[in-house]
Amino acid sequence: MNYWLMKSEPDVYSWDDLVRDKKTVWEGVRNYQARNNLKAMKKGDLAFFYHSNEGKAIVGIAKIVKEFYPDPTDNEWSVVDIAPEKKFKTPVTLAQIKGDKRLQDMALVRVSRLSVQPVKKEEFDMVLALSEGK
DNA sequence: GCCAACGTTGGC
DNA sequence: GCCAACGTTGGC
Repeated sequence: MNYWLMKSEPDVYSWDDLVRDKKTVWEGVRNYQARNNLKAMKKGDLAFFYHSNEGKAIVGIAKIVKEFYPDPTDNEWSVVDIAPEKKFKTPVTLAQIKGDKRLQDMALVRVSRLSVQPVKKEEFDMVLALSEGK
């Protein structure tokens, strides 16, 4: 099982949109590194859902429900399907993550521009604990 | 709105 | 293959 983090601007597509839609096609990735991460995703993997710009926080966990396939609008790129898995009781903000010594190696801190990032299991567990106020 | 940190493009 | 110019992302 692998863990990921996917960014979305809530103005464009928010966690609530995902909940409303039940599942969605994660499209629009136009960065090779992000695409490689999409291709490495397996069905059942979990991904943090991060709101960039407005919010700047991880708000929940999505599940990969369909592995990568060609972007219907542009065959050169890839998409995956995701569905909501769990909403965080309290969002974990970027400021919280940046303020936690144990999370300084997260791609979110180190390669902030990457829109689809791998997350280590320890990091995943720690952020999850933070969301539960631990 | 500004700017740092990239990624991409194109001239040489 | 290098690098300047430009575009984009995203935090502040």
